[in-house]
Parts: sequence; C-alpha cells; structure tokens
Amino acid sequence: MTSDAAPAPARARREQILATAAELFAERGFHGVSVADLGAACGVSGPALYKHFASKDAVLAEMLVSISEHLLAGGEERVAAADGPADAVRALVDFHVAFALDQPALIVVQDRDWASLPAEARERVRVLQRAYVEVWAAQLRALDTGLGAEASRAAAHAAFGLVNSTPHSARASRERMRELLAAMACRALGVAPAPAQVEMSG
Amino acid sequence: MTSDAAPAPARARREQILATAAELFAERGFHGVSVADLGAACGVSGPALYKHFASKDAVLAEMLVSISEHLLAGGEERVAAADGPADAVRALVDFHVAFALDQPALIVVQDRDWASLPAEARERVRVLQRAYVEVWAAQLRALDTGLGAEASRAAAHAAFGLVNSTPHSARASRERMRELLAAMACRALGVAPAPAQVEMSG
DNA sequence: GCTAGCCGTTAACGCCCACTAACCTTCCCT
DNA sequence: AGGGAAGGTTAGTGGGCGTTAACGGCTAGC
Repeated sequence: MTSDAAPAPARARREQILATAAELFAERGFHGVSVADLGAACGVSGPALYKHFASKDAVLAEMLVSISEHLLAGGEERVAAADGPADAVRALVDFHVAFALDQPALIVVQDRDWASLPAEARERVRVLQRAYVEVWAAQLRALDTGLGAEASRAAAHAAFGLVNSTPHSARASRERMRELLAAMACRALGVAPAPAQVEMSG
Repeated sequence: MTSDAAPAPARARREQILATAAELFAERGFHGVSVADLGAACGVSGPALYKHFASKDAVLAEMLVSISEHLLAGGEERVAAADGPADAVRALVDFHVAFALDQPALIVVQDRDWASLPAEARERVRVLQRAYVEVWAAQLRALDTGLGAEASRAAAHAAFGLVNSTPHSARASRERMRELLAAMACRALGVAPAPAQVEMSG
C-alpha cells in the first residue's frame, strides 16, 4: 500500500507529525489542536504540514486507520496462533493490554475523536473496529456457548473499556499495570489468567 | 447554592438546554457543537442561550460538575448503607451500571470533554472524581488487604472503563446489559455478583 | 553549473463561531 | 393600568483556524 520509493527524511517527518499529533490530540482533543500548534510541536511552523498531508483531517484519518488495522491484524494473528478459545482470549487480552500500555495516546484519540473523521475514513475505521470486535466475540462465544451475538460483542466492548482505562490511571509501574489489567480482564471474561497471578493482589 | 426564587419556565429552559447539550456534545463533541446548533435543537435560536448561561463553557461546566457530584454522593450513600466491603462493591457496581445505562450521553461527555472545561470547573470536577475513585478504592482495599493504594485506584478506573463501555455497544436490552456489565465488573473486582447470575450466559 | 523538486517560510483569505448590542414582546406585580 | 424584569429576536464584531498563494534555499542529477 505504501510506496518505498519516497526519500527517508520525508517519511521521517511524516511519522514525526503523526506521533506528535497523537500526543497533542490525546491531550487537548482534535479540535483543541491547531495546525499551527502541531507544526510548532514538530519544530516547523504552521502550513508546513501540507507538504506531507492533504489536510488536518488526513492526519487524524491516517492515524486512526492504521491503529485499527494494527489491532485487527494483531488480533487475528493471536487467535490463529492460539490453542483453543480460552488460550485465544488470554492472548487477545495480553495483546490489547500491551498495546494500551504502549500507546495510551492512540487509545485516547481513537475513542474520543472518531467522530471528527471525514466520512470515508470514519466508515473504514468502523468496519475495521467491528471486525476486531468480532474476533474477540467469536472466541467468547466459543468459550461460552450460551452467549448470544450481541452479548458477546458487548462483553468484548466491556473488556476494551476495562483495558483502555490505562490512560486514566497510569500511575503504577508498567509491569504491575499489565498484570492488574490482564488479570481483571480475564476474570471479567471468565477465563483464568495466563501466569500464576490469580488473586488481585498478585 | 441555587436560588429557588426563579420562575418555573426559566428553570425548565435551563434544564432543557443542559439535557439537549448532553446529547449533542455526546454525538459531536463539545467543539463540534455551536451555540447556534444548541439553540436550534432547543427550539430557540442562537444567543438565547446567554439568557440562561454565562457562556458555552458554563453549560459544560454545570453539566460535568453536577454529574460528578451525583456520582460521589450516590457512591458514598451506597457504601454507607452496605453491609461490609463485598456488599459495598456490589452496591457501587449496581449504582454505576444504572447510571451508565440511564445517562450514556453524560458518560461520554464526561470523559471526552473534560479537557474543554474552564480551569476552575476542571479542577472542581477533578477533585470530585478523585473522591469518587477513592470511595471505590477504599472498599477494594478493605476487600483485598494486599492491594496497594495505586493498584486499588487503577482497579476502580478499570471498573469504570468496563461499565462505561455501554455507549459503545448498547444494542442488547437494558436488563441484559445491566446483568452482563454488573456480572463482569464484579468478577473483575473479585466479588460474587449480587443475584443468582454468576455465569456469563446468565 | 544549471535545473528540478522537496521542504520550508510568511502573508493573506475566508469562514465559522462565541459573544455583544440593541430592540421587542409578554406577563407578573403593585 | 403601567412598569420592569424575563426571555426572546436579528445584526454585528472580533478573533481564531484551516487552507492557499507566493516565494526561497538545499540538494541531486544531467
């Protein structure tokens, strides 16, 4: 999809803009960050952004689409490598927890500024997110055959909400947060956590 | 704090504005709704809002402060009426689930547009929210004495995230959602759910 | 060494929006 | 009855923001 012929510095600037935008959007919201702000935070100023992106919207669009693609691909991969639904759910939890801990800004932007996307990108992200939810929901249904389609999706959303709470607390150490969130998510979903930690106090 | 001398229709309009603003802000975000939009949705147009609120910010401020006060007061009340920490956690879960199901728009606005608050209100909301988190965290620590202060707060945030996922799914019936979320939250927090439903399939 | 094109600059344009001003109606209160 | 507040209206203003225009230096290839 992306061309490899582009020179290195241009690509570096693009990614700098994307990374900086993620932080700023997470802090102040998409509408709370002007292109001047974004440029300044990248060490350039104002409309230099338009040498790399068609619009401010396009920055958000690329950011959210790539998150959604990453999550879906990663989720499918973990499920394919798993040994049965319980193992799959554990793997999904670990994967999502790691992502949330590594990229709290992206988590925040994804579920706050989705509505600010231009229509086309919004639809694309929606499709990808539904597919990701379905990856989880299918494993949950395999685990509990009494679970309906809607209930399994709601349970997946609930697990996302639990794990995505990271940016709101995020005070304990990364490893403790990882254990806490994974254990809570597994218990909420009705599977035993992967390591020895079964009790909340670890 | 609020004067009772104001005539009834004025108060009705104020509350109509607050309720309408909650819906619109939840859909499009605070910055995505203009005062003209908000007025139009209330059947009046544009600057009529300034007869009832000092500014657009003030609408958001009153909305979020009152949510936070409601949650804190309700939480303290449930804990006071509870019979031990496990019962308290169950009561807190039920309370929060009911609120999230009844007021999904407020949930969305609260954790998306907090940063758009004017400084004073933002601080006020922050203090109230920390107190509410502490109400939960104290019960969680009483339940599991190995739980540290930070971990207990993180667990409370995780539970909020789980329950507050309602607006993202919200397709199943209210009663099924209530049971599902309460059961998941209780399991995540390490207490048995209140009614007979212990398994996910209810 | 000249020419292209990438990447940046500053200036300016146009729109939208929060907010104010000025004015009007309705209705309660004495 | 009549005056004033409460709660509307439309017109206007000022500022901020996304975007475009016009221009300039650097680097690379013929």
